[in-house]
Amino acid sequence: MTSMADLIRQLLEARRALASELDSDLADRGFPDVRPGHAAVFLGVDRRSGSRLTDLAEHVRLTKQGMMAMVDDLEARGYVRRVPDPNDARAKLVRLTARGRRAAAECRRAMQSVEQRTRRQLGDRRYDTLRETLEELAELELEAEA
Amino acid sequence: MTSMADLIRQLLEARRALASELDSDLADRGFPDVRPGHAAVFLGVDRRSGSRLTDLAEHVRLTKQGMMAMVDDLEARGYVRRVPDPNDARAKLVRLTARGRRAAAECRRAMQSVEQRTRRQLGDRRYDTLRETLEELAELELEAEA
DNA sequence: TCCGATGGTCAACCTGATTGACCATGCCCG
DNA sequence: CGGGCATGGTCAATCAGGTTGACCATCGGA
Repeated sequence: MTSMADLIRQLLEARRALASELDSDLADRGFPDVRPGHAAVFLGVDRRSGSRLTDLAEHVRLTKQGMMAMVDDLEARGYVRRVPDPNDARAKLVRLTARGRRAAAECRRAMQSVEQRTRRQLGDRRYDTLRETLEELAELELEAEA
Repeated sequence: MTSMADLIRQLLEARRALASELDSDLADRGFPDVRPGHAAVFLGVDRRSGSRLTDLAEHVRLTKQGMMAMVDDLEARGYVRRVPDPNDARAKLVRLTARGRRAAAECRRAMQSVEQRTRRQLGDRRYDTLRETLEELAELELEAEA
């Protein structure tokens, strides 16, 4: 009855559920246009000096083109801006705007809030086990690819 | 360090890892064009009389339009065909072709194989806990939506 | 017999990615 | 010093796997 297909679907559903929790939490905090995917960018950007696109992409395991799209989006919405990197004329630094800093802060809070709710629902032990298991799953299967 | 964003990403990665395992397993069994998503359809179709699109969609928690696309695809590849439902002129029944039955059988085997490998990697206890936890996660968060 | 519910379909769109091609700049090595 | 590969960013096209909305024919109960 419960097959691999279900497991795969469950993973998707769990992800969607958490993402949409995060999304609505963020909306409640006054940032309805910040999407769960953006969160990782906010968290990855160096607060002082800004971060390079490529580094950001690597950090969240995304292609640089994918990160480009995110940053384009965030820039259009006024959360970040790109400034030339003084140390490397090829590079640009992605920096948070004032608004971006506010959003990033709320984002961190929203994530903590969702995490806490999830921990409460599942219990600490199961929550930790889940994270551990998922990590192992992704790693081991990733090896299998190679 | 490990935040909600990571958990969400891990869910995605684990899903991708399993799906691609299934995919390559299926390819090895001679059905390279059967995608993991198709598996659920194969498993859902009633072997005797065929199944309605709507029922199939519901079964895998997909919109009927989404299922339509799957079935269109599978039909174009010769795995299923649509026949009119003798009991309801509105409805059509999705039935497996001979080729579809072969693919479905391999599909079941592939899923078992991936499941067994995963169980071995994780250990039975953690595997079962994972499934349980995911189910709970999806359910509880789903309630929160409403 | 009428009318709302149901089954299937078309079309448009979205998210979150991917690969491939490019170009400017950086930097090591001979 | 110069040549050439590596790196950072960008554009474009494409994909998977969905979504919502609008429609129409048929069904079936009041």
